[in-house]
Amino acid sequence: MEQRTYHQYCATARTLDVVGERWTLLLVRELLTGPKRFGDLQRNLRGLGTGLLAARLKHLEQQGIVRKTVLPPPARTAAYVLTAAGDELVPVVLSLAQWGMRWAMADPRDDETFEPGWAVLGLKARFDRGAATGIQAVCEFRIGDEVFHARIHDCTIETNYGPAQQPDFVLTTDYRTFRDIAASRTTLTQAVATQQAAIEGDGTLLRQLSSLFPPVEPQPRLPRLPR
Amino acid sequence: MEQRTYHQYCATARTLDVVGERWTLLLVRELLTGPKRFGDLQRNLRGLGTGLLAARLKHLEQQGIVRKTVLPPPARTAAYVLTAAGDELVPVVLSLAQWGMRWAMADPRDDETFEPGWAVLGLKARFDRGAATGIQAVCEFRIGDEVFHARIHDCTIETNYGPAQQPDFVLTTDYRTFRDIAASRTTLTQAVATQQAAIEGDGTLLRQLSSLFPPVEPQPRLPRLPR
DNA sequence: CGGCATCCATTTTGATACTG
DNA sequence: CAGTATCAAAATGGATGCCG
Repeated sequence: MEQRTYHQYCATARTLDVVGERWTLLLVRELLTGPKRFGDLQRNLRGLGTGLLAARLKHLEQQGIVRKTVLPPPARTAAYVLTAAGDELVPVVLSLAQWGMRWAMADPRDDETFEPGWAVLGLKARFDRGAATGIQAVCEFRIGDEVFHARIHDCTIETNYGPAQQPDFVLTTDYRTFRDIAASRTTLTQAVATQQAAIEGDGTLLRQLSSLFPPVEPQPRLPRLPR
Repeated sequence: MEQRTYHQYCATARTLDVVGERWTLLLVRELLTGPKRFGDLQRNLRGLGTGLLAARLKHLEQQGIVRKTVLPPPARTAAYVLTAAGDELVPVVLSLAQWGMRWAMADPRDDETFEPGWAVLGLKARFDRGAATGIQAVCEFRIGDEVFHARIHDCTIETNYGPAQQPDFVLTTDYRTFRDIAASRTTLTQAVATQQAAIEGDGTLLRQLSSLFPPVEPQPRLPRLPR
């Protein structure tokens, strides 16, 4: 069962040989926010069958991008984590997200699923390093029944699943509002004004956040409709 | 013929819906160095048949990423170019190349093809913005019978197919040597010393170039061989 | 040559049933 | 819940032929 490759001595092609197959980069995306169990992965990836998921995980393990571990107590179940090589795929996923934010996030469709973690990644893709010099903040996002946090430290941002220890800022909102904020379909300020979102903590940070995550101007990519 | 999508309202997934199919990002890679004709594309993409190539090009055209044009005289033949939306895929291709440089460029295999344009892209992926502040230079690369040039302007680099107007620096070498330089398997200095490469022009630039394109330390990704 | 349709063998995938 | 086994549908690759 020879694995299919492009047979090119090219860094781009070699990378695609490893992570270019269908679902693979989305699996990496899921693992960016921390360890996940088999079932968690499948739940967030509608259409990916158990067989293919198992095959992909095995492949990523063999390729040194994912490692299978046992979650710490009290969970104690098996889970998958990114290795160092996997972590370095962050720029790949973020650059895909950046392009998508600009060119492909026209209105959500009814047949599409949505997970708040994806929107957190979207925020991360919007993060403006330049505007963040000297700023230090820990934000917690409570979205429906899911919680994420972001740690802004000088010019970097780090996002993870779960609550923060000592958040400077807490945003509480619902799936739909957070989705729209992340996609620049509305602004945080606007959502707070209309009481679709609530914030606690450092009020001055609210203004700063708008500049740290500048809204993306979506561009029309298809001048004429395909007939 | 329903187009297959992930059905996720996620910037990463939406982008992969557009450019995630097999061959698609490699087609974009080919077009990054300028307009290409149907045959040129196929020549550089062994294994991609004419039918699939035509289908991919049509898809990219419909998606507003590629535009079909007529080359200026004297060529006058049809060719494909990236649109603005296509140009903005540069970070995607470069991030893939960056990861590959670090984790996947172990020695070339006999069954792999190689094109100097890919190595130029590799150099671009190695380019260190930080080290380039204030530097301005035009370099021409003559690799076998192909010519490329790079325009370094403050903190940016731009690479294109074809000769430069007034190069500050010209590197002449063969496919294999250029491949090895780009992949950090040797250095430009070393190649010049052993006469595998020749340089003309500003000699001080040679030293600077080494810092503009810091060698990538390839990391072993697979601790143990798959049994 | 550029571009595309057509036929066919092989892979990949999606979806579901099934097992520990 | 984690994963295997199975099978039908779709995508791919390779060859060929056609037409301007």
